[in-house]
Amino acid sequence: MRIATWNVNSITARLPRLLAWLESSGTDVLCIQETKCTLEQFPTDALREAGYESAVNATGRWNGVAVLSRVGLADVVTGLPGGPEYDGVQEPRAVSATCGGARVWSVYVPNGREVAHEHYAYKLRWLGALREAVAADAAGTLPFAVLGDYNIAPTDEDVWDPAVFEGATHVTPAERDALAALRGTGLSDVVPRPLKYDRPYSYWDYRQLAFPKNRGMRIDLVYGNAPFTAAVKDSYVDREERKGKGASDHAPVVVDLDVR
DNA sequence: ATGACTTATAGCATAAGA
Repeated sequence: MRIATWNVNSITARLPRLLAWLESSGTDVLCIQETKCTLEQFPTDALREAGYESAVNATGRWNGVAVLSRVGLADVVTGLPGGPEYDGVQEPRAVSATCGGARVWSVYVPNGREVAHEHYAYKLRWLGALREAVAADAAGTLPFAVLGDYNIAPTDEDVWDPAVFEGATHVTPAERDALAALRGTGLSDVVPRPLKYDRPYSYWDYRQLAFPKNRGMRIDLVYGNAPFTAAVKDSYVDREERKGKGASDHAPVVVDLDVR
């Protein structure tokens, strides 16, 4: 079974590339972030015609997540149970489902903006709620993984130049501690292999030729429990999808699982 | 070649991204 996670930066803008990539990659289950659409705008019909069921948590212009599956879609949970509010609302940043023998979460962790910003404190609270919400499944016997855009580079090796990120979000000890606490529930970082260069970056800024210069970050992560990681046959970043006109600024992270 | 940001919006500049 091929599972992937991809921040598409608007599913409306990305739909042609999304459909083409689903077909060319042979992905069975795709966790999507930043759909940037309402529930009504989500392309459920086009995806169904392509053979995928959709579980969607989307409310409008910002955020939005989904799980697509062509191997079954059951026990959908929309949102992060116990998750914090920002500006009085629970933003659409989580959706989970059981697909073909594995349970997956698609998460879009808050960005944080700046360390002094209220959004950063919200990010840490959100990660704390995520840890509590996944603990039982993380300790379970069913292959289970939390996939998505974590907006955190786990180590300095996961950014193209640590000096550039000094004092910035995505690399602070508190954010990395939150990741460690999440791993503490029984999850492990499934580190993909890069298809080029030495680091498996998954995000490159649109500006200043970041992609051709490989000035990237590894912030799209797959955290799997022991039954999940035991079934991993391969994992890679499909950087080809970052190329060309109409690309997202994130590339898909793909995991091949040996489950029936 | 991979190429100098992109997206959605009761818009025409702004907020957000990271």
